[in-house]
Amino acid sequence: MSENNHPTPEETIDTNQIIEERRAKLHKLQETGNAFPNDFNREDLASAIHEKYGALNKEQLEETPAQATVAGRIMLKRVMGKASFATIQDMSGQIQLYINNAGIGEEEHTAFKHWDLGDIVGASGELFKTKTGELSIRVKSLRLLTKSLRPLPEKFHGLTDQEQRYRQRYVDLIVTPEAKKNFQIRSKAIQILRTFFTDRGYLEVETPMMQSIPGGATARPFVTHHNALDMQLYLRVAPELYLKRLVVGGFEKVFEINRNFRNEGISTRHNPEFTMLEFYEAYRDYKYLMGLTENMLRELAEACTGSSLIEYQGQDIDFGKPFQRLTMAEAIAKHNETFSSDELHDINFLREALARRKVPHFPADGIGMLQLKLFEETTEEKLIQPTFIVAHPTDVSPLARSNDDNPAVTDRFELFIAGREIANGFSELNDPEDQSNRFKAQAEAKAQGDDEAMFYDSDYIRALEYGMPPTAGEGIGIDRLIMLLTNSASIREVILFPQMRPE
RNA sequence: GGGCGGUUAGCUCAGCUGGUAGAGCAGUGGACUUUUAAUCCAUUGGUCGCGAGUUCGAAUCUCGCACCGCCUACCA
Repeated sequence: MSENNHPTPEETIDTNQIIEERRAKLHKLQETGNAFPNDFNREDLASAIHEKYGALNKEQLEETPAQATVAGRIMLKRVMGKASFATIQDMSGQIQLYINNAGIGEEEHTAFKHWDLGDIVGASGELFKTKTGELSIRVKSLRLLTKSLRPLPEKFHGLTDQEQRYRQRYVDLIVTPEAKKNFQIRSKAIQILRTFFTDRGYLEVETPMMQSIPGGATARPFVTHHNALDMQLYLRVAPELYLKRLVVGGFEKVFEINRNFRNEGISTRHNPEFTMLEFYEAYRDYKYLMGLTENMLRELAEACTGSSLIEYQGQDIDFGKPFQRLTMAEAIAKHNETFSSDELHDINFLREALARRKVPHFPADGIGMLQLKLFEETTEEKLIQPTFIVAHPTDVSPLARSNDDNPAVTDRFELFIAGREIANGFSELNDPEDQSNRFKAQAEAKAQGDDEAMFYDSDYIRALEYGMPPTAGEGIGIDRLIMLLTNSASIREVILFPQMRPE
């Protein structure tokens, strides 16, 4: 393979006897006419036919025969001499074809017998029910629309090799109904979210993915280069700072559903590019967002799964009940009997507890930071039911507004479900001088080697100096949310083309 | 990044303590007019991930490499 990961054509050709035989069939078709016709008009979808006629009995269908014109891929084929059955699949589902000499003539039927699983055909005829009651089409005309050269995976077991499922998603989608279903749910969920916000007067926007100063999250960015401007650009790690510029500009309710890029490892919960929903609303605070988030997720679960009670990897998760709201200390005490509330507010106790668990911490860490570390170590994974954790230390929340009563913490929450962070929201910091100081602290951390720390963004400060109204904002990782809704253990089950090493 | 496991026909998988590779599906030929993973008969198909080593002999043992999966770390 060449150094830039681009295989030469020779390297990509893999072939075998089956492919060669199919290629020969294709060439034979090309001798007698156009092997790739483009003039077939599909009129009916498999699922619509089942919905409309599935309930009728054999006799009812015989009395008033309904016509259907369908197209799809041959998934199963059963040839019995003078009669044949084929199951074809379209975007909506499957329907059975009944093919015999009486319907399409002996010559056409013989041709059909040499077609292959995976070929794409168009058929029309009348609906009937077989003696076992399966709604089928008695085919009166049948055309081969696209010859398939490559054999499909085994018809019963399908594709079980996960690597191949991800690398050749097109094959996975053909033969794995659950995979298809997951992506249909994903599409529906995003559509519902979009409607949720537009119905509430939010404006959907798109902000830069290529940024000269990546901001809005503590994460390592991807770096790229613009030739004409001869400048370094970063793929965004978050849209946050641009969305808040828009709030300054007077778009008081905005949202964006789009890709973020973070230069981190790949795992069952991480893909380098992932989809993020972020939304901002002026004249609201983080408490309002918690209520909004509850409503959103409850509505989403019901629309996508039919119930506000979903099962995820063997655990029941209830979106129907009010979500708990706890501080970190409260959550730790609630889920760990060994800690009392008093102990969790004792800085020496916390240091000792972390040391016992070999969790790194520093003398400069305040009580909030120590609680956060203990929370992550002992409690996060136990938050199965939707739970808001509030009041994060200001040190780890450089864009969030400090709490009026205790500036060491922020007006912030994170939502945990099934032991994972699903949402992160806060009242936005709109004091330009405070924000400037927090950026400076981040920039300093970066200079000291923290490559996830933020850059100083002077244009963002300038925007805040024009005045950003009091605003609340939130981000939700869409892929992980879809994992919950589809009961997927891996993020790769909800990303069509997950990042893989070159073959 | 660290640990463990996997890689055999187009697909799903066997292959024992080393003796030169098998099944089912798919394909090909044949039988069969309502099948349901159709059935029955015959049959084609392999650089056993790649590269070294040990051995008379390696899919099998050893080492290295590649890719994938799972766990773990950072995060959303």
